[in-house]
Amino acid sequence: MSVDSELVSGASLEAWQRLLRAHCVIARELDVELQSVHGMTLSDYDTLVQLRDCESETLKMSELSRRTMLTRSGMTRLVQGLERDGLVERRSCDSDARVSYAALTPHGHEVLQAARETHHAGIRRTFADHFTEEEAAQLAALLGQVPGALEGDVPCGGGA
Amino acid sequence: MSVDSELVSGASLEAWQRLLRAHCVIARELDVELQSVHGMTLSDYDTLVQLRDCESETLKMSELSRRTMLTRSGMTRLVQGLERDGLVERRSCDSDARVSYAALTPHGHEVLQAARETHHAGIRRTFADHFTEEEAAQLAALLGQVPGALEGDVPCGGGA
DNA sequence: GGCTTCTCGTTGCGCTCGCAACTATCTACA
DNA sequence: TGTAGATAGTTGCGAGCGCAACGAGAAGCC
Repeated sequence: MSVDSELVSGASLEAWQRLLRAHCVIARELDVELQSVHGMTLSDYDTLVQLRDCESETLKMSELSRRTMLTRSGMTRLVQGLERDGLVERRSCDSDARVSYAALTPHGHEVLQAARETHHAGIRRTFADHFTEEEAAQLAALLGQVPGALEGDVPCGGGA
Repeated sequence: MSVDSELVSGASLEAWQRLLRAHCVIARELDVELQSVHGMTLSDYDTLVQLRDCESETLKMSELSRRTMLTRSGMTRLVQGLERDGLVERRSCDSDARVSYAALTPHGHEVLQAARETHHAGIRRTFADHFTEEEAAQLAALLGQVPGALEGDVPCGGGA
């Protein structure tokens, strides 16, 4: 069957391909920028943001990996780097000796603040500036229909 | 300045974050599927498609890297793998001894055909099924506004 | 209390891939 | 014809990160 059957509509295929390319172009540029100016990767940044955005600025390793797009092993190594740079410190848990917390340090907070400036300018330049406010909202709504695209879904980070 | 200045609108930021997550979730799933069923990565697949979609099914290495999202060095190694698997063969150029061609073999053509089946079903399941035809067209149009998202742009593959 | 099973974080290993440097070749210009 | 500069492809190296396996600890069940 189906030598030429349309398993996927042309528009969907085109949308997916453009998503792939857009992601690649933008992520690469933002990563280079963040890395050259602040010495951190996109994943580092994302992790720090997750910490800052929760009260107490402290999260369990597994929770961090769940909120970002990393596996637990990836998060272990990423946090090792952040700790080495003094952006984060580790804490143990009294009630459960297995768990380990990562907490934003004051220095980490400062560095994140500076990086935010750079990063948001980058997002604006490479991405936001090419949409009207309405288009951005539309795009966000459409992308939200993809399972796993909404923050809080548990798509892969927590797996394996 | 700007402790809380909005460098990027909330909608834009949300759109970017969702794009990031959607890409991660979908790409990971499609890659795993393609790899387990056909032993090839998403990049392999994309490269084979580029070859199939041009008359003569033959392209220069640099052209391949330009059309995919890979650097020339990445393409060198990727094509080495495809050649080892017999999906592609290398040819030299009569008029320019520097250039090297990659050409789809009959076997490569077959394998690609089979992989297409799997891959398109995957795209449909993880992506296309969550949009109406109209939404997909809208999404494609919006993503097309990102510089570099359109095929034929020369965003990064050709660089370095 | 023991036993099984689950979860947490870490580690060894391997893969993909970009960057920078290198060689070989082509092109331009004198 | 000689030489400088651009370009094609390859390679060494290293970063990022997922997977599978592991040890430590927690929780449920008898």
